[in-house]
Amino acid sequence: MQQSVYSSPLKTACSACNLRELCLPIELSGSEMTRLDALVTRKTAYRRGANLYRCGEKFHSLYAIRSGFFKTQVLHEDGREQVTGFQMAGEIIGMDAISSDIHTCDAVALEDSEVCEIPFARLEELSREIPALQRHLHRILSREIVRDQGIMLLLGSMHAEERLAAFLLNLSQRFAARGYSPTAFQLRMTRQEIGSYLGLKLETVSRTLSQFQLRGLIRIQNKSLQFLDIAGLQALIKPH
Amino acid sequence: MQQSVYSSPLKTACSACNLRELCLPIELSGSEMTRLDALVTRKTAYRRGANLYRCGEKFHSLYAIRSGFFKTQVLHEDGREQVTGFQMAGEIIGMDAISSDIHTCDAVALEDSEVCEIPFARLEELSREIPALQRHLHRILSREIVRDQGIMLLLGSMHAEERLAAFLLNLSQRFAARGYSPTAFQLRMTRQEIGSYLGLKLETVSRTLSQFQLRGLIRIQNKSLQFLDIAGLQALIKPH
DNA sequence: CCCCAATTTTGACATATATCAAACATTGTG
DNA sequence: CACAATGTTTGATATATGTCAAAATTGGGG
Repeated sequence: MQQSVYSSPLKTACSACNLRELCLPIELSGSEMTRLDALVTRKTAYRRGANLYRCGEKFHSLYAIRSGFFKTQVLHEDGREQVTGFQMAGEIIGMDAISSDIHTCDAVALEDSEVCEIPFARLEELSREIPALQRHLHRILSREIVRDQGIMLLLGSMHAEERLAAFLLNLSQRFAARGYSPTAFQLRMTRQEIGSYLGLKLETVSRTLSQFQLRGLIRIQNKSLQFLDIAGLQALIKPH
Repeated sequence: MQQSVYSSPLKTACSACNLRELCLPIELSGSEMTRLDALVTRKTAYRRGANLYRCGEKFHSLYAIRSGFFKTQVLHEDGREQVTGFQMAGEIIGMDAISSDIHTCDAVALEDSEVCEIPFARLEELSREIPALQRHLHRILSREIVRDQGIMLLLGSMHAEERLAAFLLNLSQRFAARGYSPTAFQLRMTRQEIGSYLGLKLETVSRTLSQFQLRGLIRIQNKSLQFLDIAGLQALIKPH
């Protein structure tokens, strides 16, 4: 488990960020953007395996992922892990900690990554003064609630095949939204992590992916994934 | 499916509400409380079976449950329902709709209930002026995220027995927090609704509850539930 | 560059939960 | 008050996924 964290002296400018549309500063005027820029204090890099934060730590900041890929997980006392999400560039992470001022999960980089730190107290201050920012913060918090309820639905009422199909299509969409190919990319997580996220054992994940390949829906070799029949995958999710 | 909704002319006063500690106005000064009072416009009653809101409707307000019991659910095209939560007095409902301005689920009264309507645009306004209110709103949104992640954990990694035990203990705690007996109460929902919420079939719910009774953990007759061995139930949740 | 540790795949078998079915209980309503 | 609709329990059986195990593959570090 790497811990190395190195800080970049470069000032992060939201106004110049190519993730601006996905992230926090959406719909702000020029001067409002400048004030947000002043608040996002650091851009920090994390090596693969490094923790962005840990369960139990004091909450200070939200983090906007600038580049890379994270997972969030809850570790049980006995070592079992439950992955609660995979986060990619442009997404905001750490919102679960607002309610208690303590982080309720671990966030771990799945590849070398960079994040912008957003001190939450100052974000609250600024969002009192900039209604568009306030509104956007509320939307982001609510979007997280909607996302979680989607996963509840998946875990509560879908079969292994449907869960995997939904998972792959979700990743595809998110890569597409970031300008990457939606039909071919590298999985950043292990079968075990996928399984934990989807409430399945790693063997079931592996078998189901093999099945998909056999049926000509995808091509998967280890972590490289290619979609061959998106419509076919979508059809799997429809109520059986 | 009842639809009858009758409005009470009585002004709801947050400052006089016995749920104040559980609900929105926590930690406000007297004058701040008065301004919140002015915002919570109506107190409305819903008969059992009535919808507080429906999936697809335009979002205007959050609702604070004054008395009674609700469920939230997503209806699939084919008629399958997935229950996403059970809400009781003092809890705030409707937060999933903030992100898109459209309600993403149905909220249905499971018994005759009363709610306070909180127009969200005005709540945003007021929370820009009252930091304590802003902070509390953020905590409530975040608490919902944490709650959902707890359910993800339950659905993703627990067996039927553990899910039921966790569910019953959660209800017990919430009744206790409202001054009701934590060891004996009426279930407001059907086995089918419990099953939907927990990702189980109603038969499994019924069988597992019968099991619990056989082992002397609870006494259950239809909807009346009595806890006989809370420690025993808690032991069931611990990682096996 | 090679080797060790971690990850993935696949098979055989076990088991928890779903499915189907029937009897029974409860509730609300005319 | 009775009856129809709805909800609950229980049994027999089916099935999806988990468990255990072994071999194959991959990738990072010395």
